[in-house]
Amino acid sequence: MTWTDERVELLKKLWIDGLSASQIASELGGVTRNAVIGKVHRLSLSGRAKPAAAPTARARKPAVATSRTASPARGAPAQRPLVAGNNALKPVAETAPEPRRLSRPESAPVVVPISLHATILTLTEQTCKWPIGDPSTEGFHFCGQRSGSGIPYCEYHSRIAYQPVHDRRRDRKVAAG
DNA sequence: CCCTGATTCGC
DNA sequence: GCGAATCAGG
Repeated sequence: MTWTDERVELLKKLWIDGLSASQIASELGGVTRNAVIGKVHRLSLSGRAKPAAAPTARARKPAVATSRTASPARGAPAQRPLVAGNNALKPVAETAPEPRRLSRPESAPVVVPISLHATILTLTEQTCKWPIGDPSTEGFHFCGQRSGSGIPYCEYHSRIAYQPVHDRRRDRKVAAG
């Protein structure tokens, strides 16, 4: 994939909006989060909502003299946080509404996962995307429990989502008889 | 483990 | 310029 103007613009938008690199990567498609981060740095967009970032010495240090650390001339001390007006777009932590439980499982031996109040900003490929609440209201969020790799829901919500039909046969013994 | 961003450097 | 590999941290 190439960084077309459109993709760069979308990258900028999403980054400023506060999405993580991995989420932006999946949104764009065809790139990894590393690519996104690399691009973000090249665009000098890095320090988003960090007003006073302490210069934590995070310079990569060679553990045992690897072949990668060969050019000390690369060390660029110039590190300026050129963000100033992003506060308006900074995601504000909304007052968390009381976490709601889902409708009581009839007889599931599984513990109902308490909602982690995952938002669209915290969902990843491995977090349960079971919607909780009304998407049109403020308290809407997602389950957020860990789900299996590639599985959109946690164990509990997978049972609901993929409820087998044959389970319903049990009801018919009365209705049909 | 899962995740986050930061950095380096071969390509 | 690009991004995988790597690092450092939560």
